[in-house]
Amino acid sequence: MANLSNCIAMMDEGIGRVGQIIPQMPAPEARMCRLMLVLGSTIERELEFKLKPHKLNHSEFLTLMILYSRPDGSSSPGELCEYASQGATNMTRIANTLVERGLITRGASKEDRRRVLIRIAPAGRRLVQKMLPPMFPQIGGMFAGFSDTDKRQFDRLLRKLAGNIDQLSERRLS
Amino acid sequence: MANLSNCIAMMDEGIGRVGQIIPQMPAPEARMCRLMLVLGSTIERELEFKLKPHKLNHSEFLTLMILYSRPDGSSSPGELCEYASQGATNMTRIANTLVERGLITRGASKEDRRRVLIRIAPAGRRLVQKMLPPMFPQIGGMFAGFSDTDKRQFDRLLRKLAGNIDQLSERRLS
DNA sequence: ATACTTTAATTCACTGGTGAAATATAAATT
DNA sequence: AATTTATATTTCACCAGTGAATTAAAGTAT
Repeated sequence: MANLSNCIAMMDEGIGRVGQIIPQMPAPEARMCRLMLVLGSTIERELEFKLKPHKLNHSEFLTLMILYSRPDGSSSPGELCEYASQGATNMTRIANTLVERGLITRGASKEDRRRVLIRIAPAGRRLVQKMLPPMFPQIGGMFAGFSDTDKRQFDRLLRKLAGNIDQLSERRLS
Repeated sequence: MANLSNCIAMMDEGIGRVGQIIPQMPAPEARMCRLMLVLGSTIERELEFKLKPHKLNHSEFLTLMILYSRPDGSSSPGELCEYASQGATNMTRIANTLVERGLITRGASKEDRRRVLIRIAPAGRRLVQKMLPPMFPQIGGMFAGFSDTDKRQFDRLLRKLAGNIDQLSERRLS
């Protein structure tokens, strides 16, 4: 697989040529959009690579982290779907595998018996606490050479982008 | 599915709480990292949504765009794998479907008969030219309210991030 | 020239994720 | 109270992507 920089160089050339054929294309925006896509999937691959030794995939890890970060360590499948951006179907399977491994528990809710109560198990907490620290160097390394201003700006612009995308998809639904 | 802003708000809370339990975590970097992941996959979903009416998925579209952007409109499966970040297995299937739809052609290379020459067909060019312009408003809308400086900064920081990630994964291999 | 190694593409079996339908419970309506 | 409607979860059938093995053609070494 080509490294990111080559891949991006080739993308720049490509967008350059397409922009010459179709001049009304917003080339700088298209470039940033592609950069987001390429970087996003690269970071995802990198993360999956770190998770593999623990036999977790991204969505299982994310689900576990959401539960871990909750004050009471619990949630419902529906809520987990929303925040892990997963379909209900997939969440069922994720919960199945995490229950099998003893990382979470799943039981019927008292108030609403349609609901299922998912809770992180002690083994789940231990696993999270064991696997997070070795990730910190990589996460730090990704932003090596970013000044404090760079970090503030980047965070700000990412959130601004998120706001715009929200508006676009809301408009699409209405 | 929750909208991006809610999803991000919940992520911020989560990282905040995890950061209190595990103080050595680089919280601001972790936040940016998660933002990249969430935004990347949201943009991907948005793109797939735009592609659906044309019965193309992201990797098929990307493959077609790479060919379209080439001066000679041609490439090899191996090269397409590199730049579309796909495994060879998957590229075979992508090429199969695009050939079936008459959007590309696939033939044996003269010089090296292990190689296969993939070339965009006239129907492929026409499709690209038809489907790109309707995407421009969305792409522009994503960066609404970005000043010229914002755009320059964002582009710069994304590329800096790409460089760092390249270094990290090269180090990992050596 | 012949055997060994490398490279390119494909096939096959499997995993991860998705949409539509099924099931079960709760809430609302008549 | 019975019926309809809405919500929550699961099951099933399918699509997309991956690793390992396979086939075929070059390149290299003896």
